[in-house]
Amino acid sequence: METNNTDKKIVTRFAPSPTGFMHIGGIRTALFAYLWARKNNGTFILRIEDTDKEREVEGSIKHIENSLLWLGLEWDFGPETPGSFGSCIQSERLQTYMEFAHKLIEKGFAYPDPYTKEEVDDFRKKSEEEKKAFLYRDHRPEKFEIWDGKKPLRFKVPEIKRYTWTDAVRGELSAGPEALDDFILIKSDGYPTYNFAHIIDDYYMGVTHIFRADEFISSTPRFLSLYDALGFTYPVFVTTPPILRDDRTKKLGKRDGAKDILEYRAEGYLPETMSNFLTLIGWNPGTEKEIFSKKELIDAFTLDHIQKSGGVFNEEKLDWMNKEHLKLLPETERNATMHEWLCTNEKITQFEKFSDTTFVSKLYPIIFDRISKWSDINTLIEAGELDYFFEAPTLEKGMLSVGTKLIQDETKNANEEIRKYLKHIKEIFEISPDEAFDSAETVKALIFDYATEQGRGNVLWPLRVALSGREKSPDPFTLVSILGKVETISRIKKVVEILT
RNA sequence: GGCCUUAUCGUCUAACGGUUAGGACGGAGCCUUCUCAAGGCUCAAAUCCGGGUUCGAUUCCCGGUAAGGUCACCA
Repeated sequence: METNNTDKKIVTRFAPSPTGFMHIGGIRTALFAYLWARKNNGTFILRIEDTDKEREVEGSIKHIENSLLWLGLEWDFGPETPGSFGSCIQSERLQTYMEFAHKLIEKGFAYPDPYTKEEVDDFRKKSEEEKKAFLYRDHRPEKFEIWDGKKPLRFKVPEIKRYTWTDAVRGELSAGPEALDDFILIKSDGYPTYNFAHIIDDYYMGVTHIFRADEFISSTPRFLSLYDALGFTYPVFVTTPPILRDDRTKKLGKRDGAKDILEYRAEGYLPETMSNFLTLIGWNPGTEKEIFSKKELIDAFTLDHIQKSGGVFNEEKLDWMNKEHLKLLPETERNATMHEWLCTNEKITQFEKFSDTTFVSKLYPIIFDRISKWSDINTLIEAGELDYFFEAPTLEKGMLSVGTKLIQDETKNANEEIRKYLKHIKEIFEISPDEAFDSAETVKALIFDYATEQGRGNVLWPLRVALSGREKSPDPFTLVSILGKVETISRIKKVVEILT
């Protein structure tokens, strides 16, 4: 195998803790890390940071995996696929952390915390009262005890100084010495803290680019001091901008309405839409292209076009984008999915005519034009927008007038006129061959001249209402072509009788 | 409160010292049309404020302001 020293293989990771579902913020960070790895033919690792056993939520790992897989973010190493570096689950790597903990103790960079939790809390309280920032290192013991593994192990910051580092997105960042403190490496339960474990793992796993949200900027000096103590070289930091709540007052979090990414699947958004949309919050291609396949995203993705400032997740634009992706789907796939969704709807499946799949398939184009995500099909059905295809609308005398324009029931004259138009149309239909009802175009050819002659609105509106019973519906030609000759004539006949 | 970060139409964003500040979503209007949907066209809409630097600042610097983040034996 040939390796080029100047081109180190790009390794990125996504490292969630298994404390519940994935929301869009987390997924977006994962997405960027994934795109960068794939763009560079690198490696993408899914690492589970389960060092807080109290917060752990049963089944989260599976849920996280399903979320990533739905979006097509497949990983090279993960919970079920360890690498040469070992497991990707932190609770299975305790040995490694312990090893490094002892190395730090040997070097004099770690010591057991002699205080109880209560004592530390008191220190903290006191600092707060004095309106001073609390720093544990102000209370650092003079002499370090031998660590028995039962007390928390703290990091002794090697050098108190201002740290300056470079972020691939934010450029040069820095923080003063007050950002540095003797943080805990190993908790009293024997598990490492995030601060410690992630650095060891990133080193071990050869992670070259750390993608993470901006909340970690302020703790970066701590990480850097730990890298220094361990003699590790720094990886590239890539800070992703926050996704904000609609009102922009807060970063979007689980408690602020951030949805489980899989809810978007349940609502019938396409995974391509989600990855496209999420990537475009906080990143831009530098061109005016907006609709991207996953592959196109991989090709186009660059670090220098990642946005610094936070953005709001706009569901209206998401809907628009989903529609655009829906349009890119092959018709057969589109229709198959539509049929699946129809089949799970309790109302529409009740109609006897629903069993006629040939008939139902005629509705696909109509439905497709009216939805932006699959669950809109249910909305359509619940609003009664499809009922009249399956059964004749209940039109009775007195019910015929909606607003002022439906079928006038107010004056005898108007009724008479409408009856005349409908009767004429009915007669045309009756003498027309079955083939003439096959398409909207051929239906149009049958009656359009007559409608134009009499005033299109005068003729077509009553016809459409006679067939649909609705103020709003597809055009009458389409309706006729879907309902067919027999049903059409029957519905017209019924209205003609009412008008008599 | 300390520290850190950010700031272009309502929203996502482009413009990396010189543009009538561009695109998209949403909105309004028009066209198509019997209505709706879809489609096409048009319009309205922004550089947080104040100082510098410069021939020239959205862009660089400083100061405000506002917003976000962070100060755990959480990640």
